[in-house]
Amino acid sequence: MQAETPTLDDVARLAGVSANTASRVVRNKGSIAAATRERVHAAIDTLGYVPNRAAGSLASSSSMIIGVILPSLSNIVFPEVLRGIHAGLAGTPYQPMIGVTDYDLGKEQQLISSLLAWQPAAIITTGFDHTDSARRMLEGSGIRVGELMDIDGTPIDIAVGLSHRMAGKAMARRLIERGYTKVGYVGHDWTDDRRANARYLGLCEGLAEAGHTLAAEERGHDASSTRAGRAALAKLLAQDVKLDAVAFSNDDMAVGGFMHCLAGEISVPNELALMGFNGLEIGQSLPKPLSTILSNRFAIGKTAVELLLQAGRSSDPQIIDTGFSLLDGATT
Amino acid sequence: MQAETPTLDDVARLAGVSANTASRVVRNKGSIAAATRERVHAAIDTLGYVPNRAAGSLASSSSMIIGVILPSLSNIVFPEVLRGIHAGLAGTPYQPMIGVTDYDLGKEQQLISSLLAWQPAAIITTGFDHTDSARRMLEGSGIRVGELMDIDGTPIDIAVGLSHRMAGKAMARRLIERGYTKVGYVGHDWTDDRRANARYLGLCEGLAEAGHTLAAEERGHDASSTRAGRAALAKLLAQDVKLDAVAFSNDDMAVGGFMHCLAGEISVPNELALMGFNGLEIGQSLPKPLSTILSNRFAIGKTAVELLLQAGRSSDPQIIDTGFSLLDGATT
DNA sequence: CTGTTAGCGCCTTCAT
DNA sequence: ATGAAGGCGCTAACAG
Repeated sequence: MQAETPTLDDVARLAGVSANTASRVVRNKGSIAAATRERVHAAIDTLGYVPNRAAGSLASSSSMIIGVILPSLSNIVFPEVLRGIHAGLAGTPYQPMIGVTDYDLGKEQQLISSLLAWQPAAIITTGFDHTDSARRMLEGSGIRVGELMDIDGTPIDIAVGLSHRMAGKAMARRLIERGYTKVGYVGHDWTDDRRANARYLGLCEGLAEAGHTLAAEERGHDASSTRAGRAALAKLLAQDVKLDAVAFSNDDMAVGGFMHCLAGEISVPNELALMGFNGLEIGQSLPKPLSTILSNRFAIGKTAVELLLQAGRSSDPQIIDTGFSLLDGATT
Repeated sequence: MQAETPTLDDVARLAGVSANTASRVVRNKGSIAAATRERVHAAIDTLGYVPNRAAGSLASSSSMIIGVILPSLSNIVFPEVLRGIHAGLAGTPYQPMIGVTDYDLGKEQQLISSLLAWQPAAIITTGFDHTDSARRMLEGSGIRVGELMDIDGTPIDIAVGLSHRMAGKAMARRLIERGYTKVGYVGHDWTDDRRANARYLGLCEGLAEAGHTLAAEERGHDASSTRAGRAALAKLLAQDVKLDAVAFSNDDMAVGGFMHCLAGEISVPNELALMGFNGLEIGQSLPKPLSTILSNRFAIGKTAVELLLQAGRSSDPQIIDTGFSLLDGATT
């Protein structure tokens, strides 16, 4: 169907140089006479040469692959991190290779192993929780490792994210400031989602600092979703504890809660204030924009990639706080 | 930090066989004595051997990579397709390598070129629109090619998706059935989104069959989003044409429209009926579930991968219709 | 059923 | 600034 794929030798021959020189031009490495460089580039163009990455990886024992391990794709947050990663990779020859763990550390370990088989330039994963074996593989690989989303822990190499405990605390402070004291909590199943748990703990801590405690809470057994949030708020209110505000584990849940209030004609925030976490677009498009905390997902992905590609692993771990900010909204 | 990564030779030596035999065991290829197989597996376990994919790819000029090219990650639809792809790949040694085009055919072409440099087992992309060069590369590569989302066209190898024209028609029929005759349209910028355009055309076609035409339309210049939908519906209604129903380019836009109605106290569907496309979770969690058409994104991804991995490219292209279904909802 | 022999296409090291 | 030689780890023939 198509002529033989041209190799570096073909390019070299056409340009009248050695394969080695052609390789140097392609990789932009070492010093090369301007004239030769041009001849090689011309040859590349006329032949339509594309380097064989497998050969390159084998010879250099390192590839232009960035291994990316995400806990989930159902939650819009991670595609947004992935967008950031893509943005950071734009214009570079690196390609992301993706795996999804479903919040399962065993799957993460397996993915790390398969990804390392490609000798990637870096591996990006989330959080600080890994199996011992996974941690050993990452440490021993010598490649750069990014642990995303969270910064409350000790990174293997670099961590990029925000303090979820602090974010939880900020939610509490905000509610207190606005005069709410009977605060309830609605969460999804966070047995495997440490960060939601951290926000919960921060929330409690923040309330405690003001001399309050959670008045009631309801935690579903499903993943976070609008539907789950709606159902869970209904359940929480059925507990018949007098509440003036509800903090949600995230925006998906909070939007669901808002829907419940709409359907049940509960006036927000007069009768009940709602607060989310993430700052998703959907929350800001509600008839009343959701009061929430903006996490910078895109920036997390982009920043991580940029740092990871900059240089080799340094002696001691590094933490990059991408922060968070309060979105005022109209639901508190 | 860690001992030399063990190679196939190490495994072979420990198992007392030749490297080739060890390779056969690893790849589960050719017939091997049960006893040898066990010995090799034992050696693999004790050494913690993981095959070097680059070497394998180079030697076999084909890799365990599936190139996946998506137009966008901002639209939840594509992460869901990706989820399907992952599901189809689960338990296989294949890994997806991802690229995002932002609906730019030039970027698609470039991505195809970089992905082919890895000699992937297959490439998955969307739609039938490609640059000539991109098409030639895909055809000439000889590898399997999946074109996803749409089936109204001629595939290079296989197409998996649904007829967006038919889906648009189904929207029209549904509205007509319910007695709506003054139908408006709200769309996002679909200069680069052929499928939204196809649904629009199908919608017009369906209305025409019943002797009607679009009463008014409003097309934004932004990508689809809840926010854009909200704004666009406001603009449409400001045109002051008497409407009894509005069809949206997709659910994101329709949810935004719903928000506008909530905020403006427009009763849905009494004063205005709303209809979306996609069947996203958020639409079904509204106080009134959105009337919409369910596209089977997950199935599209999963089916495509399964077919692509089954065998080599056959002589003539194949079309797989994953269909769509009406979600009744309460907004029509 | 298993072993032997050659590369795959590129990069690294060492010369020049 | 460029070239020559060797090998990365694996798999594809071919033998036997």
